[in-house]
Amino acid sequence: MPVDDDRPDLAAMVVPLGRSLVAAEEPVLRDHSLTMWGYIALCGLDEAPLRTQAALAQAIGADKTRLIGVLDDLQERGFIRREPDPADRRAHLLSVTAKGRRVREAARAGIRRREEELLARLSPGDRRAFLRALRTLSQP
Amino acid sequence: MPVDDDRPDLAAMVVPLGRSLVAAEEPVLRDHSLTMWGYIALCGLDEAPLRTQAALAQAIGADKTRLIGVLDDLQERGFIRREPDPADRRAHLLSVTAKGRRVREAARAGIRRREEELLARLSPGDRRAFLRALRTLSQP
DNA sequence: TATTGTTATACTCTATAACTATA
DNA sequence: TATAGTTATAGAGTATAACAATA
Repeated sequence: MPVDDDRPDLAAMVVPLGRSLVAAEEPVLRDHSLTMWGYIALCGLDEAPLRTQAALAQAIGADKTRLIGVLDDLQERGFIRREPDPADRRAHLLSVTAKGRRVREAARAGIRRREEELLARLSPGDRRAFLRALRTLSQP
Repeated sequence: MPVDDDRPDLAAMVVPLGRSLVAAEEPVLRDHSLTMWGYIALCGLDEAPLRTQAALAQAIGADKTRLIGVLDDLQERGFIRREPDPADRRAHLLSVTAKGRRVREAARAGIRRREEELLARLSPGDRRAFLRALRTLSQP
């Protein structure tokens, strides 16, 4: 039962928090010459290679047309490979290079450091519960 | 110390959550013929009347030029009053009308019901901690 | 005919600059 | 001259439509 009714709407708290988190990431990404979408794409290629660009676009919540320039840039700089699928030459197999993995992890580490400063404002218990709740609520 | 390092970046969880919260609000607001910015403005006029439109814009994180059409609409529909300040006739004193308060509370109630569905996925303890943490982190 | 990637175009939202009226 | 509000314009980011290559 809601005991906590005297508070702003969730969106009124979550959206500004998201904005400030994005703002905190931006200088870190700039230090590694990554755009936000470039970093998100690298994170989306975290594990196994993806079979199509459209699959990546959907996975990271981007438009497939918007992704193209992002991938062009990542490829030019040697962060990803875009190989035509021998089985279906329309599709492009996407994978991260070692160099791409390095820059992604370096950026991620910097971002984590910034996040620590924020999370330090929470008690250890609230911090754990907050992260647990976030993971629950952010997946559809 | 971070025990929770195997997780997406905070922004990668918070921003999508914010988007889904906004998406959940939209049908409720439409039911009350409110735009998101209209609702946000009504919420910003929660308590005491504000002395200027620029003050409201800053309070809700909006551009003052963007607020004008929003306030025009709210005033036309009798949700707010915009009275020239007798002490400084450049400024407009802003306040909510009873009608505006009613529509805001009705919308708020609908939004809270939607939020309940989401928060129900959390344990009571995590829910309390999540809201406490959100309030801490969303204020600068 | 349908789908992948691509390009070109249009649209939405937001910010910047310029104007008026008061001070 | 400086400020509150307003208007008009320009910009960034995003989505839609149309196209070439392949299936």
